Amino acid sequence: MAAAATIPTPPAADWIDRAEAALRAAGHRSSGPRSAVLELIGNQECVLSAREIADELRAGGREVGVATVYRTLELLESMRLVQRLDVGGRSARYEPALPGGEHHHHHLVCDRCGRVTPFEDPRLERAIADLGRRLDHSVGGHDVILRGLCPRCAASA
Amino acid sequence: MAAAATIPTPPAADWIDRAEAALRAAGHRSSGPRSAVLELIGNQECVLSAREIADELRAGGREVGVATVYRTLELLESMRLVQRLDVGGRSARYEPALPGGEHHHHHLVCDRCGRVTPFEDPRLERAIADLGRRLDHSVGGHDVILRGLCPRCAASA
DNA sequence: GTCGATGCAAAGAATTTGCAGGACC
DNA sequence: GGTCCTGCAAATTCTTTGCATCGAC
Repeated sequence: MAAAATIPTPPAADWIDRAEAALRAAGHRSSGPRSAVLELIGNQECVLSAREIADELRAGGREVGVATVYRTLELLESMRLVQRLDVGGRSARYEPALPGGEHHHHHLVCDRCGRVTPFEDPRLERAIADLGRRLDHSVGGHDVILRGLCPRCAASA
Repeated sequence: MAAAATIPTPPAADWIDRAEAALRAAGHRSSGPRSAVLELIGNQECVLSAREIADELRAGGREVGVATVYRTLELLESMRLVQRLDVGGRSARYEPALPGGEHHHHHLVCDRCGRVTPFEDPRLERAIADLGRRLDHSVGGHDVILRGLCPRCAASA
């Protein structure tokens, strides 16, 4: 069943190409460090913090300054190419996003191990869309975070 | 109409009493600074950050060290007497919560002015409850954040 | 050649922690 | 009187910013 299923599928594999194209179209230049960040973000499945991105790049031999990581994330977020997510830790997390809302999803956060798992549910989306129409507040986007125990932690609890 | 309405009602006025009682029952002591924090949290309508709490207390002539504010919030959160909320700013916000889930609600965040407005919607709650049952992940709580423009900012945009 | 992008290091902001003294029970 | 609580200040962590340099177009 598709409804309410957790999503094993990684983000669109062409996110990287689309992001690079969007950046170029907006007049931004291409560069080694920026491409490295884009590739890392596009190829990973779960949300990453700026620190994790910098660490993974260094581990992969493509060290990029933290300032550049932050500036790249800020740029990508302003172009809605990444979605920022605050799940409660000390740092913000980012994940690839597509402007049209494709692959839109939400997150399950494990209170025990911190693992973040994406899921999607059409009914929830419908409820939120309807709700938005009834509120005296224009709604442009939304985040839903469910907290609990992931299967692994629930088993060992 | 009650559904999907923003909530003008302040949190239960007896939250303060309940919180003080819960703390005492758990073996914690009462003190001036702690009571000042409890009173401020219980009497305000919107979510507050640790910094805002410290500032308001100082303005009210009841200065409390920031460390104490943080320690009190940590304690209250661990006892589920306050709910922590990350709306995207640099700091976490807190609001009174009742263990039984009474006055449970969610938030609208204005992308322009940052104003946070609570709302509640039974249908959304139902969709989330059903969803929780279908997921391979135990769900203990949830946050929903809708982003957009508040009426005031929408009017002046 | 121009102007955007990068890296380093310093600045800032939020939160945590060590410690000595004071208050509650 | 013991133990919890508090405040201060130092330490940490996350993020932003100034500035000189480098590189893409």
